[in-house]
Amino acid sequence: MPIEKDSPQGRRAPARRAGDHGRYGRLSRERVLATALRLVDREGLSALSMRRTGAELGVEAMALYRYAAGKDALLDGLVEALYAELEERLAASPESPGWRDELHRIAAETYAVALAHPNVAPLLATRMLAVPLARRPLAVLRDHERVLTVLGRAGLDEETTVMAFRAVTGWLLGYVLGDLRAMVDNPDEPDPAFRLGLHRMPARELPRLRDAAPTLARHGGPAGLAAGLDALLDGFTRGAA
Amino acid sequence: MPIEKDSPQGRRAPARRAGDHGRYGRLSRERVLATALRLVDREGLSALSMRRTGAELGVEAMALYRYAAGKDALLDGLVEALYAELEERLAASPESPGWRDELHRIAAETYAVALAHPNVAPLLATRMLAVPLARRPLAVLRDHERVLTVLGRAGLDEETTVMAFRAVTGWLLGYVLGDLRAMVDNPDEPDPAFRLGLHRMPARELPRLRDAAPTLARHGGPAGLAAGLDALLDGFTRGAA
DNA sequence: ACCGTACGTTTACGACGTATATGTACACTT
DNA sequence: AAGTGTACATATACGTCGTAAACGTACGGT
Repeated sequence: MPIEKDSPQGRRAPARRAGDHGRYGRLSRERVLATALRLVDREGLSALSMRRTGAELGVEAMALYRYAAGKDALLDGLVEALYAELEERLAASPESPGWRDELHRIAAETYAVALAHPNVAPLLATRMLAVPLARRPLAVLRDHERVLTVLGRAGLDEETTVMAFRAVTGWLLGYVLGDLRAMVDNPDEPDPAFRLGLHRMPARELPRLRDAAPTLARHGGPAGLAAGLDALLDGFTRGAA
Repeated sequence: MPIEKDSPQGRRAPARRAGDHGRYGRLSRERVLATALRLVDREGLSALSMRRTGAELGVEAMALYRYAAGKDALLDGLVEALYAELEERLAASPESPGWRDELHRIAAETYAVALAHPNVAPLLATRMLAVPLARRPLAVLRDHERVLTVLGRAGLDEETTVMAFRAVTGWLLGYVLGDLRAMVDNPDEPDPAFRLGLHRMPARELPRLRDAAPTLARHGGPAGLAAGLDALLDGFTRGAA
């Protein structure tokens, strides 16, 4: 905070005062969430604070409390924003006729959204799953509804459908989280062993891992996601059919 | 902090002073991690701070920095502790002869460890996966080595093995994170609809989810984990065999 | 008897989340 | 046109956090 603190003789040209609702227009939940999302995308989760988000908006931290009940709610809002983006994407391309293709479409778009906001993805594990089902943001519930509905087209009984639902969402989350961050230590090093930081690894005791590391360090990408998804779906539909 | 702050006339019976290495014996990395783990198990991740962990040990916060480079390192240490526990458990029961059974054993023990420390589990997503492969704690690398080795017994080629490795670990993580926390809103309410908080849900727009919610709110448990695992393994081995 | 070093404390700083109180401008009434 | 309620943002303050830097004390080796 500089010196011009709104001194009594004050009102230097653009010095905001109480009630002056910001020079950048009014706040809104959307503006707050979008700003927080940009901040996290740019500088990571640990850079997100009420104070910094407020500063980004040209506003004091306490002003945000009208649009998010607290920091936890702000984090939940980021999850919400991600699912809103997913819904947009899904609405942009046509629904596939086959249930299996449709699940692949959903998975691929989810992967794409997470890839676009890698710093936010961990919140899916820490925040979204920690909230009881019925309290999750509407966009999340609509996603669940969509997956359940598509799975219903496969003609499974209720019990198996729920199993498959859990399997698909669990797989999706696990894969996305694992695949998102490069497992690479130093991206600029040309020698693969050094690039992966393998010289730090007691390779003698971990021969299998040493051999697999280069392959492992490559992203599985959407292809790996789809392969696992197919494996899962095969497993559940064969048991039922 | 009470009044007795080591006043000059001081040395009331057990008043610790600089250099008095604590009344509870020396510190060690194991003691620090174990204390932090207990604290998190008892009061949750957000209760973990250097200061509180220190207090729990009868020591100032700064004393911990000799055993963990900072709070981040402390969190990583918790992951390490979890995998150490997993290794103990795996060593306690005999290895299965069949590769498939052995994978089930690993999965089940991993699930059990996570269940024993539900508050720590999110760290597997946020901390462990964020660290480049080669920098992960040794216990984690040994776990990866073990899974890769067991998968090798299935006779898959290198590419497929890595795929399957990713699938298994992803599935494990996703399932554990999703299944750990009850999806229940208010556990004491007898009416299922209220217990699940379904009255908060716009049920009209989410009919499929409303029907599935009771089943969904029940834990899948180890059985669900195993079912998905088998489905995955079937998918990968059939493609190769 | 001396000293280096391992171990823990003290002090301090800036950032954080948020409870509480306060101020201002605009939409309404009348 | 004057008055008023309320929506919106600020101001101030408190306790907690992570951690850098400097300091003290005890102990093993000489």
